[in-house]
Amino acid sequence: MIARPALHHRIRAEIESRILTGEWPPGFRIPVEHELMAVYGCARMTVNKALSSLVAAGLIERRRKAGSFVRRPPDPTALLEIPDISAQVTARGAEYGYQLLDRQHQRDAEILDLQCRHSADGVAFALEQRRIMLAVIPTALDTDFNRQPPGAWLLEHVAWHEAEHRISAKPADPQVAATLGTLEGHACLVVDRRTWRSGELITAVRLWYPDHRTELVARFTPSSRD
Amino acid sequence: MIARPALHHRIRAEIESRILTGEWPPGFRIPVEHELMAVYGCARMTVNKALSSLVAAGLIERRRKAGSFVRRPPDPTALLEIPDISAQVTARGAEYGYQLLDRQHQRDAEILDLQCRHSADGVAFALEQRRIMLAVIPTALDTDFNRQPPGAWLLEHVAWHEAEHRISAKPADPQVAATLGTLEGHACLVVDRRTWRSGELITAVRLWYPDHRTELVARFTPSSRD
DNA sequence: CAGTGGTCTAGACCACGAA
DNA sequence: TCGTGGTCTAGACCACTGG
Repeated sequence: MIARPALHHRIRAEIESRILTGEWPPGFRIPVEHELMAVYGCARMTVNKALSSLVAAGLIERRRKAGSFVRRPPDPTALLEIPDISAQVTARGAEYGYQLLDRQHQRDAEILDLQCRHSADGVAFALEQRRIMLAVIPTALDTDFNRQPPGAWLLEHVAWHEAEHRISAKPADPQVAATLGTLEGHACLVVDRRTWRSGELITAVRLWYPDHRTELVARFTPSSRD
Repeated sequence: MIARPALHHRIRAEIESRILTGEWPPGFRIPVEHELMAVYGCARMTVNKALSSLVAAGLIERRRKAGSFVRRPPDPTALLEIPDISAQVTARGAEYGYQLLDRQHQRDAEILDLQCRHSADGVAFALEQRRIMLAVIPTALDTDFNRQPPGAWLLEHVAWHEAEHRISAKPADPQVAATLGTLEGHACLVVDRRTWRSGELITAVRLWYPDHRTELVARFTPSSRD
């Protein structure tokens, strides 16, 4: 026995269904709020809530006097989950291993540079080249990164932030190849991430994934969350 | 002179600011709706609208009787823009070129297989290995893909859909290397995309990007769209 | 000008779940 | 139990903009 879903959810679902099946194609003018009120026998606020959520999801656009219209699909946008490396490893049923390879403190520039090796069942899984701006996160200098990876530490010490990811494929250079135990030129998935808080750069990291089976998974979402 | 923003936008912005700056850390219980009504001197629906949008953005969670709480940052999720290939090329200021390399119609399985070459200023930019399920999109069989890339054609003929992307790095196999004019084993960025409509597989495509400068860019969004 | 959406009010009842 | 959020109503005024 399923509980009765909220009416505005039902209204939204029915309209969304008509859009996704193509019954209401891009450019189609959907009924005005007054008509939907009559159809569902409810108040205007209720249909408005349904339509507002469709706007937030990018499925329709609304113009005063003109009405509400099904949008042309915008450039496809996908939600890319970026799990912590230890989570990526354990998700494969392997045992996670971590090792700090190098630590350089550049006093002049207030920068901490780290190199770390992440492994799955003892096999190299990723090489992390990390830079932390000490002017923003001074406590990083007194943290023992032999014990915990900087990524996990930063996740706890810098809650909300902005970030940009750049994903590319690059051949392993000699140093990377040596560290990861692969051949020079080996195809690696490279993820560059820069993280800001309030517009100020906190940290930048480059992750090298040598395993061709490593995949980043993103799902397309016409109607993401809500 | 800026028009007065809606009150529920102002409420949301002020709360969001307190969360992003850390003034209200994860787990913090934010004022209940009644208190916010008093603070802003407005009706409950208005603060409710602001709080609802914060829920949709993933910044807070709400529990009956307990209250509303700042969420711990979930697994980082980034919005990945996936532009059409011709858009990727022209965005670099290069001239886009397209060529259909191969076309195989497997009558038994109702499948159309295509191989295409996308170029930027005449240089190979991507190899596309495309499979289209004719049972869902029969008109694809009568379409001349010598003139337009299947990706662009499908975008217009299959408006809204679900999709899953898998991004990895792979060495060019002999056939890919020959087509793209690179060396075998060359590190390529590989994007696999499967597309469904109403749960039915429409098309699957593998894109090989040989250029190490090719990057997919994703930006992290605590509060994505609204 | 008038149709439409954007916003807001001042209530209401109900469901959930922590105490 | 009862505080809290979830939902909904039946109005209202205003801003924008297409005809």
